[in-house]
Amino acid sequence: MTDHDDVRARILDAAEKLFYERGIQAVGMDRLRTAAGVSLKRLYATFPAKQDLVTAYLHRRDTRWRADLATYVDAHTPRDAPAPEAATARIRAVFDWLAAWFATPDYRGCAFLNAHGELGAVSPDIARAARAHKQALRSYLTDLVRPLGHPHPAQLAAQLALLIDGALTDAAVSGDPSAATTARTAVETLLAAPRPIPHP
Amino acid sequence: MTDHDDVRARILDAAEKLFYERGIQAVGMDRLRTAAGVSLKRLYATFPAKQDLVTAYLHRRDTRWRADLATYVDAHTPRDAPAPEAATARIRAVFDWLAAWFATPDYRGCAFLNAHGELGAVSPDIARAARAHKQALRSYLTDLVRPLGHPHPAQLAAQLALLIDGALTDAAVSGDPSAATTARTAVETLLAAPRPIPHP
DNA sequence: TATCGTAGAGAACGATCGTTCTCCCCGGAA
DNA sequence: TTCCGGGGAGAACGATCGTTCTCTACGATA
Repeated sequence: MTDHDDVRARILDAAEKLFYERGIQAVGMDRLRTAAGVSLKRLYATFPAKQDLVTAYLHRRDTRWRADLATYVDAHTPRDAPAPEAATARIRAVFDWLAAWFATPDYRGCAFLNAHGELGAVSPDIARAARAHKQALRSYLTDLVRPLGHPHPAQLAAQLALLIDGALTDAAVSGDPSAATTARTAVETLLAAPRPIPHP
Repeated sequence: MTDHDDVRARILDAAEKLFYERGIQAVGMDRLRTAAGVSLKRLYATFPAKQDLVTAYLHRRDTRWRADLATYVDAHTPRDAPAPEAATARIRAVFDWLAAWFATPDYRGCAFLNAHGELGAVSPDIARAARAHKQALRSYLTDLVRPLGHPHPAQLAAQLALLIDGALTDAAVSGDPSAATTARTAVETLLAAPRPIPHP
């Protein structure tokens, strides 16, 4: 039971590392088995097919990614500030977190956008996982934006989502982490402009 | 004009259609041969390896995509307007063009981002092609922005590039073409702001 | 007409993939 | 000790891939 869970975690760790850094189709089950240090029989007993492993990989990465983001944002929320300014700080924290991620040496873009670009047209499961991840991010952003008192929080959140996805892909393609600060500068303008919430 | 050029164009047409709508690794040389109506011998005489066909596909799509965009933008440039207003209209035209593209039934995202997500980690040629395409788009945007008299045209162009890439991917993943209008709304805000606001 | 070069159709080849099967070892129950 | 069952290592299998090769048909030329 603990044994089974430990094996499952080791497999998922190897899958996440390899799928993310090389792509899904580029890594075979044998390489995966070697990286996880598990026999093929155990591998297929845990995940009956590669597709199951791929969806499990995407699912775990989705929950962990969003939990990490929320943790960082919560840790960078000022405790003694009015709601709108706290919200602004939380939104800024999102892009600070992205900037730190982009500077990671093994950053290779958004796992869900990569998986969608690679197999979204062929595998409905992968397309659905990517859509769900982006939808969850967008609803989180809407929650972040709401305390601002903006007239159209969903609209502003959608704009933030565009900047985030643009920064994710630009940083991956160009290899330049500055996409995060570019996005952050644009966010400052968006937050300051339509319905001005004064900020020092 | 010659037979050879006609065959080459037919192969590239089939490759562009299939690679774009299914992904690169998902379409084999045999399916490609059938779609192009060409013998395998001719196919390999024209493109000695699949990799050559992939890079040729990306190269032709890059030039054609940017030419189509520039044509649309030029066609929607007011003739009797001062330079800054004309530049604003041209920037808006970019997003109108995107909106029309996203509404196409067979829209499947940016071919270069898809190719990069699929094979960018494994094939330096594909990674280079995607980087070159995005760089060319960014320098085009910089040219569009310059007549505005903005203090940092490259910075503003980078922000536009983020919104464009975000809209490209969001429209592809969600299947909702409204990403273009969301991006356009954000662009209006960015253009209306007096200048970018830096924050420590 | 006879010959030659070329191109089409598709079989063949080797590599690799996902998946299954075989063989062997070893620890615990009798 | 003997037997048994389960797990590990990896060979085997069938499918598919990119690429090459064979065989045949045909049109131009002498």
